[in-house]
Order: sequence, then C-alpha cells, then structure tokens
Amino acid sequence: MINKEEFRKKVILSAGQIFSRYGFKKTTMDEIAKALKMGKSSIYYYFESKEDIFEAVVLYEANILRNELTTAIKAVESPIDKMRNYVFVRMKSFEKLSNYYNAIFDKNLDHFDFIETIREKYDREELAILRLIIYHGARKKVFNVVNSEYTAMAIQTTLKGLEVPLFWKRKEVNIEKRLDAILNVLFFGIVRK
Amino acid sequence: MINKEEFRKKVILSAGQIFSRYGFKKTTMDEIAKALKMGKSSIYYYFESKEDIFEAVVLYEANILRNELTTAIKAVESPIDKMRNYVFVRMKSFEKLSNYYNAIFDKNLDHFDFIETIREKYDREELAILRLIIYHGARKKVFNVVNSEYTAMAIQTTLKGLEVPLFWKRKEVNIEKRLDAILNVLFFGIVRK
DNA sequence: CGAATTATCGACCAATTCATTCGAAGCCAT
DNA sequence: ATGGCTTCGAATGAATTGGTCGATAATTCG
Repeated sequence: MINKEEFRKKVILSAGQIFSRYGFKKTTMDEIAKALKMGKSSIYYYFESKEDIFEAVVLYEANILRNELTTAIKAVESPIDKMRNYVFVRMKSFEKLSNYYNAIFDKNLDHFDFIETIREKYDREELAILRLIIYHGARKKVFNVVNSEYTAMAIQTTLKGLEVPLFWKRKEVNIEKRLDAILNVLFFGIVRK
Repeated sequence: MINKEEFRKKVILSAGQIFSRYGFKKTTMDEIAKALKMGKSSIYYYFESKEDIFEAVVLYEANILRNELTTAIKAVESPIDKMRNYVFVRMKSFEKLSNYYNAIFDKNLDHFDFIETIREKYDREELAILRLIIYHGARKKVFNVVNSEYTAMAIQTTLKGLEVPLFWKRKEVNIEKRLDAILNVLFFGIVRK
C-alpha cells in the first residue's frame, strides 16, 4: 500500500460493512482479512485490535452523519416539519429499524421506551444506537433545548445496557473521556488524531 | 406447550428469523433458546441438533415459497413478462440481494456467474440459494424447458461451494436423497413426514 | 393421592473457534 | 547485501459453542 492512512481508510470502509451487518461480536478478523484479501496478521500492523478497528469505523461513520445532519439543520426554515421529514428519510434508509423509527413518530413513544425496544431487538447493531444519538442530538439542536447533562446520561444508559463489548466499556479506559470524544465528533466535528 | 408439533413450528418461525439474518454458522443455540425464552437444553427435546432445526426451517420456507410461486405461475398469461415481473417483485423483498437480481435481469448475466457472485458475497445466506433455486425452477417451468438433470446439477454445484455445514453436506447421508427431498418440496409440494 | 410419563433446566464437557503474537521472510531503495 | 518497511503462516491460550446428562418440575392417569 502507498500510504498508511489510506490503508486504514480502506480497512474502515471494508470492515464497516461487515460490522454493520453482523455486529461486533459476530464479525471475525478472518472475515475482515478475507474481504481485504490480506493475511489476518497483516491487519495488526495498522490496527491494535479488533476493537481498535471498530472504534475507527464508528468514529468515521459518526463524522459523516454529523456532516449530513449539520447541513440539513442549516437548511431548516420550519424546524419541526423539515427536521421531522429529514430524519424520517434518513432513518428509512436504515431499513431494519425503520419500523421502530416509524413507531416513535406515529405513536409518540417515549425516548427511553424506544431505546429499550431497540436494545431488545437489535442489540448487535451498534450503529443504530449511533443514529439514535444523532437523532437525539439533532432534536435538541432544532428545539434549542441544550442540556448536555441529559444527553450524556441518555447515551451512557444506552451503552451500559448493550451486551456487546464496545470499546467504551473497557474497564481500564475512562468512560467519560470516550463519551466526550464521541460527542465532540457528533456535535462539534472535532476528530481526534 | 400443548402440542409437540405446535412447539416445533414455534421454533421454526423463531429460529428461521435468526438463521435468515445471520446464517447457519453465526447463529448459536443460545440465541435460539433466548429468543424462545427457554433453556437451551430443552430445545433438544424437540430437535436432534442445530442442523435438524435448520433443515426444518429450510423445508418450511421452501414449502411456502413453492405455494406462492405455483399460484403465480398458474395466473400467468403472457409467461415471460408476467413471470419476470413476479419474480422481480419477490426478489425485491429480499432487500440485500435485490441489486444482484437486478443485475441478472438488466445485464443478462449467466446463471452461473450469478451464483458465483452470490456465493462470494452472501455465502452465509442459505435462503438466498433457496430462492435462486426456486427462480431457476420457475424459469424452467415458464419457458417449458424441463431438464431436471441440469437443474439438479446446478443446485448440487451451488451447494458444494458453500462453506456452511449444511445438513446435506453431511458425509453419512445420501446427498441424492436429500436433494430429492428438497426438489420434491419445491416443485411437487411433497413434504416428508 | 401417588406413580408414571412428559417437559424443562443448570451444570458440565470436549471440540472448535477466535483474537492476538511472533519470528521469518518478501520487497525495495540505497 | 544491508536495513527498513510490509506481509504472512504457524502457534497459542482463552473463550465460545453444540451437545449431554442427571436432577427436578409439571402433568397425566389409574
């Protein structure tokens, strides 16, 4: 490969597909390697661990979504309707969950009920949570209800419930710091080097 | 449970969802048990093995699809267009594969190229193969080109390539017999007891 | 009731799978 | 051919997984 950074991106794109399809646990390093047409051990030259790859994927995805949402929010005139519309379309593209997103709009479900439902049915689709967080954040932005304390708590609660060994559940890392990293990417576009 | 047969069906429906999502290998008995809210070992009271469940699921699914197709075929007046249309719609509903089904119609791909593509991308989605078989069979029926030798060979070739330990790959069973069972269900509606 | 049959479960096992390591080796420019 | 960068196959130790077994509920039936 020409460039280390370029190769990492290649991995992120490739592994991202597999992760979003099978989730963290069910995705194996062998699969990732095979998709890249590479020896499994070679990947460890660019990434520390499977969780490291996953973290990179999530942050990458988060950044893209944030950009899209930011643009959309800027273009909003009649906040509620436009936003509702936009998020609706975005969610639809995430086929597997559209039913639930429909539900929350149609039946005016409580946010936490909603999270609970998702957790029960899709606790392997971490990216769903990500989108949920974004939705949550976007809503806050649009309605101008900024309460990062509440947001952080909601996210933390959600993550705690997941069985998947997400990187931010590692005992040795500071959960607060990780959360900050994510929130920075999501809402302020700051990406760590 | 009231009835042994009824419980088996419950398992088939529940496990079927998981199988079709994650494929045979990635689906664990623990998951199936959890979905049924039962102890894992209890399932073995009704089924011999994981493969046994899978076999039941596949045959069940095959039977439903066969019925649908049979009805559709009966209603065909202008065989080519109607059939094309019907299969098209059916395939669309199988979202993940629709691109490939589109491809085969639009670009007139060879049948075997198509199988190859599927195998490469989705060799864990055995039900995709099933649908392919049905499509294959339906095509034969509509175009009145009946050549069961060819059909059987195509299927066998396809199955051989799969890495998944499908029940029909077991050494101790007669592959021919298993194929016959499947074909009987698919094209003649005969279900084994 | 009580015995026999049916159904469920937790604990356990052997085999496999998996993430990760490591040393060797390929490749390429000097 | 030396040295740095990159790739890989084989090995490993820990975790997972399909399946077993004996105990124990639950249900049926005399």
